[in-house]
Amino acid sequence: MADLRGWLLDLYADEADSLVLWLLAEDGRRLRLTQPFPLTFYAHGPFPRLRALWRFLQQQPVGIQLARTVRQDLFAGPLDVLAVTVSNPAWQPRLFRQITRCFPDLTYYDADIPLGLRYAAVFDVFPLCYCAVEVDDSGRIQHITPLESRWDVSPSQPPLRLLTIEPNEEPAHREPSFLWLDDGRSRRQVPLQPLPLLLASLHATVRRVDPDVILTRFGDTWLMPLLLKSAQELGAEWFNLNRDEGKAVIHRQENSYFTYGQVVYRGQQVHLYGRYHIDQHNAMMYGEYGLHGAFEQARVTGLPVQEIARKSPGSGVTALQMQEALRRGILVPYQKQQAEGFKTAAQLIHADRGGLVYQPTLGLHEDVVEIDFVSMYPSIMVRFNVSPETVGIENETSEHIPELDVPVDLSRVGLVPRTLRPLLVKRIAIKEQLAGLTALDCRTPALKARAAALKWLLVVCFGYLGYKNARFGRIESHEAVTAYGRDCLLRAKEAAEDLGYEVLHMYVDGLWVKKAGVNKNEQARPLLDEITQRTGLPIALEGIYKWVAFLPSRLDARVPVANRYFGVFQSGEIKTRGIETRRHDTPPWIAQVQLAMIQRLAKVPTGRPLASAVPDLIVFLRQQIDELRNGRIPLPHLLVSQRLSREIGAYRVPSPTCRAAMQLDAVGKPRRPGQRIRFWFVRGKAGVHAWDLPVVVETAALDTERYTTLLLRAASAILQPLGIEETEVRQAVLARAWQMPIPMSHDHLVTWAST
DNA sequence: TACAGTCGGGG
DNA sequence: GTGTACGACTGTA
Repeated sequence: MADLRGWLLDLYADEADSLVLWLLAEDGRRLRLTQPFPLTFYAHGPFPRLRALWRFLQQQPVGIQLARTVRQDLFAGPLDVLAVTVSNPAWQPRLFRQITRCFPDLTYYDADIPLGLRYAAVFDVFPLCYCAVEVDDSGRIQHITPLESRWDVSPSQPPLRLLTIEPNEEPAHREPSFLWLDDGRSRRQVPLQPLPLLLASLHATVRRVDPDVILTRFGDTWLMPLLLKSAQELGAEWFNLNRDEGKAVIHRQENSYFTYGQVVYRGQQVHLYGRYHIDQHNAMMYGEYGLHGAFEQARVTGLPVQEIARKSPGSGVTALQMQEALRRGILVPYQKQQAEGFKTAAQLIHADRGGLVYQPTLGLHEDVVEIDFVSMYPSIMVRFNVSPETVGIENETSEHIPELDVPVDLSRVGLVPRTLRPLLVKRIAIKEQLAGLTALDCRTPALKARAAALKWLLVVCFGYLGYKNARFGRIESHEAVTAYGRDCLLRAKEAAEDLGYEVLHMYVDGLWVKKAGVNKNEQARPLLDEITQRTGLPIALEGIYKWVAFLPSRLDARVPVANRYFGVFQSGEIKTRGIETRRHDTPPWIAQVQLAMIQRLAKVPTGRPLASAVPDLIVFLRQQIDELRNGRIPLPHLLVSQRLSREIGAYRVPSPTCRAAMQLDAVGKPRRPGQRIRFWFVRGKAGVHAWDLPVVVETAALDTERYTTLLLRAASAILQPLGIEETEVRQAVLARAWQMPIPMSHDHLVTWAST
């Protein structure tokens, strides 16, 4: 017998040992422990069919216990169900597949719950949780007790060992020749060839370092498959990157799937046992919050680190709801795995016309106050108890939703608010900690990452509420949230107007308002307090703009566009929406020039007209175009990156992306729908040159005309609020003052052109 | 001119 | 296996 303390690293089902847990013990040992962990799922249906299932299960060779019982369905209340308890969780998936084949007509519950969630629901122990464990001499867990909660704001830090592996080239682009290996103490190169040596070297390094995390670039899509294939071909059975050497790695195939109006590509994946492999390039949200964010999401959701790192936060929300249901004894309906919704609140707002969108007052405005409701939709769900099972329930506690005349039951806290409240509370607590730290504090990056990770869980939860296929989704609850949202925004507008503000714009959860004399942060305080008082929702000051410009539609200059603007806060921070800098398909050069133009405008001293910067901007644009024509813009800065939305054969119009993908196809580098294709615009018939082609593009071949047009278009978005039209920008930049007069209708330009 | 194809969003 | 918003805008024919 031994009493241990340490952090839970990994947990999975095992044919021989039922449940395997890896513990990072306080003394630094990594221990493989085991535990019996029987699990139960349920079937519901006509009695004769349940009896048939009972007989079928009695004949199975594996250890199964059967019982008739009553369980709660979230909507239908108590249900008569057959409880099927499997003594080893490793048998459950195969057994369940068999059952659904033979009894497709029955309804199943708790049948596809990730093991870690069940474990968290039973023991309150989650990935990276610090816990106390009592084990017998054969490593079997007798007791396990958490020493911290998943809602702790400052969790203990497991001393994880990290090994970073990355190739010297991007494999889809150029054949790499060596790997960079970094164990935190030294960084060294390992040649890729010869392969037997590479296998031996990596195997030895992983044995020696014994990392808890192998962090790679292109590990999923290139390195691991390459290693596995080589090991197989060379008969190198000793090669194993798992900590649990009795296991083969999990290799999942690539796929493209359609979700919410776009194709998403998910590269193949390689997961390890006993340690984590995370490929930064195949981790959907990794760029948003990194390793600390992935750890935070694993902690609160209970999903394995390797899963949550690669998935969208949508799966995390589902996990949170499942765990909440498990803890409360509510049945979790079985369904085939969903494509994860990568649909943020704003997407849905657009899609469903749910959010309130105003037309902004066009043009340039000074001293504009922007205020935003904090996590508006989650806050509404918690504040007004919006949940699929509470909406539409009339009783003496019910409150009616504005506009909809639909009641909401307030007699019990709904599943969704119960799930969300601790997330909101934890995020606010982390943000409060952050507020007390400087940007240079060593704790700041991790806290920021964790706040962002929680924010993302909150953002996507709204989508899941109304998603018709979500387990606990219901469209009525979704409509309820947007109705409350519109109501709150209108109340905010009234509050602002009552306090003497002019409302310039409103967008879903934000307001842009202005009042003479209000240009300091603390002056907005009464407005914030008034709005919170009238709506019951927290609202925060985003900032006060020195100036902000709301842009019109490019197709009709009289029509405002809800989300096309740029501005500069008093802090000097720039905010842009809807313009080229924000688009992922804008070549970096154009995005940088556009941003540089805003930066130059931001430097115009208060009191001087912004238009005074125009001559400088025109000179700047001329210089940039000269650089382009002289081939001095670095080639990567001119790359366009667009997502391939379908197979190339399915295109009816050969878009530039399609043509670039065809070029790659022709050289044996096919690309899948959902993958990004990078290319240059070049002169000639094809018009494009794919970045991943073996032939490097000639600078002379670049379509400078096209890049010039794109640049001037981006520039004119910035100059438009200063009263300069695109044709005028074009003439001013391309025509040389000493060659021809510049026909300008604006005084400042005429003055400048004549000098 | 018609319409096909791509993007954003959230902070 | 997963299921197709919507408006703004650009590019092709």
